[in-house]
Amino acid sequence: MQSSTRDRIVVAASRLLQRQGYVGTGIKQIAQEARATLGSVYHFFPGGKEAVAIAAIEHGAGEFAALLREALDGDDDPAEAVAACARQLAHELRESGWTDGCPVTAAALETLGTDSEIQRACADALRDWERLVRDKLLRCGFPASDARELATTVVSALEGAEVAAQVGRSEEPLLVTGRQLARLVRSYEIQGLSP
Amino acid sequence: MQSSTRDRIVVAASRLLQRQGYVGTGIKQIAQEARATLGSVYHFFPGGKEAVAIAAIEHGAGEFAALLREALDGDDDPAEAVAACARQLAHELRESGWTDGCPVTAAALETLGTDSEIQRACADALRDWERLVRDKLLRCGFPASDARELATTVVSALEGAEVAAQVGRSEEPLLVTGRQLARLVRSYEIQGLSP
DNA sequence: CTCTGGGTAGAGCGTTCGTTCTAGTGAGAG
DNA sequence: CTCTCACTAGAACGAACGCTCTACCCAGAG
Repeated sequence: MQSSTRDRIVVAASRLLQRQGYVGTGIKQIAQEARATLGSVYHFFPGGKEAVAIAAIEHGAGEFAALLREALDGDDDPAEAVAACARQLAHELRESGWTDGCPVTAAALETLGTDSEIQRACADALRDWERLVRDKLLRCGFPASDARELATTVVSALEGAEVAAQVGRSEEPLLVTGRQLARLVRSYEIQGLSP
Repeated sequence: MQSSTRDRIVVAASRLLQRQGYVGTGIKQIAQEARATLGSVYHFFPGGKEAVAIAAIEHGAGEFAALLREALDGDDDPAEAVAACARQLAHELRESGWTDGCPVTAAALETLGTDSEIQRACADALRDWERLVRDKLLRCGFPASDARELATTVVSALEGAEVAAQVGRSEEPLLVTGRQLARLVRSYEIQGLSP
């Protein structure tokens, strides 16, 4: 299973970006981590650092979406599924030593003032994750407007709880937020809607 | 109303940090924005960039806490108070052109890997904000454990929703999350607890 | 007046940044 | 064999980084 140079660059960049942000990560560092040379990086990404970052963010966003999808599909009950997302995030965060958080937040916040393509990629990622949660809720019989509002809240809260967990080096914010989100989801169910 | 050089440095650094993060902000840029010189900066902060950043983060965290306190005290109903926090954050975010978000998140995420004092300052800020919300809930008669879990969730969700609002350049994530958090808080009240 | 010291001012240090550039490698086409 | 071209390799450039350093200003003490 040999990986292509381009793939190694994207994966390494993705990891470094989520740990140190956009400005904090150097092109040379990415090349070194990916066991590639500067020439290779600029060969595959003529757009330079920004192009590498965009590809890396899209890769990280896809990984995050896969994690989300798997956790959501793992439980029929939507409330339990949301809590499972939080637990899974907490588990991976702890395993990485609290370093590998959301692959988008760090890079997004640094490039807000600029009109970079990076923030577009980040906005797309957030929209995508929200859609995953919304569709799960729709499949469970939630009305469209409730599903949309809940999905926005769930993604925002998980995002924020992950940051809190990283800063505090503790799983607690994620686990607590997962429990409360499950409760919030159930507060719609008890009003009766689905079989 | 002349401000001292030291104060101008802290205020300028705080603003720049929340917009561009720690690595993205240069000492010389801080000095220029504060109408001070490099010599003055190193005179007041012999600890260099990190010392300036810590003072700036503590300043920003205090400002954020004041906003939170005011919004929480503005309404007796805890659910409405939480929603008011979200509305106030949304309002200030829009006014700043989506740039002036949480004064802690950006700097915190960049320095997670390091053992910098910066992340301690960020952790302190988060704890402080959580305490504000928890005390409000306690004053409203919530049991201690419920108040603690709700406070963690509220702060995390607001934090995440603010990032989502910045990235999407829209107030919606904050307003929606505020509404849902209010619903969550009310879901405790209807089980009956306080007068 | 001189002297002192908190504060201002900015040139310059070594380093690292993102990027460009030229040279070289090696598998496949003719 | 030669030729081609996707790819590798890394030296070198100007700019910006955090920081140090010396020189200077000027109000108040003696």
